[in-house]
Amino acid sequence: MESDATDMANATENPEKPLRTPLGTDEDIDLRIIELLFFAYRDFTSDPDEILDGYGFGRAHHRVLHFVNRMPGLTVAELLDVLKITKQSLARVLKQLVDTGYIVQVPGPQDRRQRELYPTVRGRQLSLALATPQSRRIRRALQECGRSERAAIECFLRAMVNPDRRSQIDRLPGGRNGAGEEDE
Amino acid sequence: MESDATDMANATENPEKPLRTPLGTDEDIDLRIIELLFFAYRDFTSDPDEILDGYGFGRAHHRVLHFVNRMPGLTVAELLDVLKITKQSLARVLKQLVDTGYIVQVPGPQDRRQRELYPTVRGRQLSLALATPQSRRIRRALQECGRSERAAIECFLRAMVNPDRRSQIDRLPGGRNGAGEEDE
DNA sequence: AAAATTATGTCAATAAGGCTGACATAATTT
DNA sequence: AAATTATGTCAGCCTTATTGACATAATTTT
Repeated sequence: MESDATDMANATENPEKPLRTPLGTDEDIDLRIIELLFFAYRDFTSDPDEILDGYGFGRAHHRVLHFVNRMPGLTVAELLDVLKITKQSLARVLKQLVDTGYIVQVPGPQDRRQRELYPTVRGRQLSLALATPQSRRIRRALQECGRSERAAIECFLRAMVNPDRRSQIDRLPGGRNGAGEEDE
Repeated sequence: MESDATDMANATENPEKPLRTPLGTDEDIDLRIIELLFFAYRDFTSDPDEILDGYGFGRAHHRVLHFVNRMPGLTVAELLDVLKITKQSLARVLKQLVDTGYIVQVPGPQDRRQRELYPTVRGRQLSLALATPQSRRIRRALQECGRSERAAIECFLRAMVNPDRRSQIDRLPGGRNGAGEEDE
């Protein structure tokens, strides 16, 4: 009988009083999708996490390896911009990947201060091994919901990204106007 | 002219050789959605992260607070199962939330070993404040892509979750067969 | 040519958030 | 009475991130 709306009003009475009504009963908040995103992303990342364990790597290594494979030749500064982390955070992870032969650094041809980052064959293979179970999970999910819904799902996920970052994503090969599939 | 397929075959020659072809050129992997999920989730979590900073809390606090608000009265063990973390990890975060008056612990009525977790008014308000910008981001994304696509997006995200966890999510208020919106 | 800026690397300290293992307590079940 | 269960706590460790400071080399500006 006593709703949490009532409880909230009574806050001054006893602020320690436990609220027994679940959040989402009175409010107009999209908790369903908030939670789906949380669980979906957690399980989505668990696939590569298991593989990485076997190499002594973590998620940070995965992200670096992924974008170096997707944008071969990108500089350290560009990678920092994509990942939005600090160079000190990147340093350790990148060093490990270079030392173990997954990534090579090549001095920039114009500006020799820059280090262009490329995957080695080893790095390409690991990147592929990490992406494969994730892609499989996505394929199954699309099958379950109808492959025709792909565009809607892409649109939604893209629209969830901060607007100023969207073009960056679209430029990756396979993105909407990305360089990569021209006929030479 | 020289593709990475060629390079890969030449691996024995020079394993350090940088691959200049982006991943996704030859492979049948859904890199587009993999990357969209990464960027979407990152920006999605950045909204509450900023608010949390002001309270001296982190993402761990957010998750605990969220599920206590969504499932008031859940026990510590149930919360651990939802979050899939260890009790030692939970302990510190939960203690802080209890000590600062966002969550209260109530001994279980049947089994007094259990601690039922409830939000206080303070905890409810913070939870709402954290969910609001996330919900706003989702609403905008749905508007951009057509609100009619909501079902497809929900279906996809749900299908990305490990099958054995899906029913758990559906049971939350607002889920597909969840208790919460009956007519009393 | 000298000075300023830029790209990168590195050292040191700090913090959040997770982990494992071990042990304690109280309450319940066997 | 003994075993199990739910929770809490201590201690130590790991990964990933942070900030600040400083070093080096290469480029750009003056």
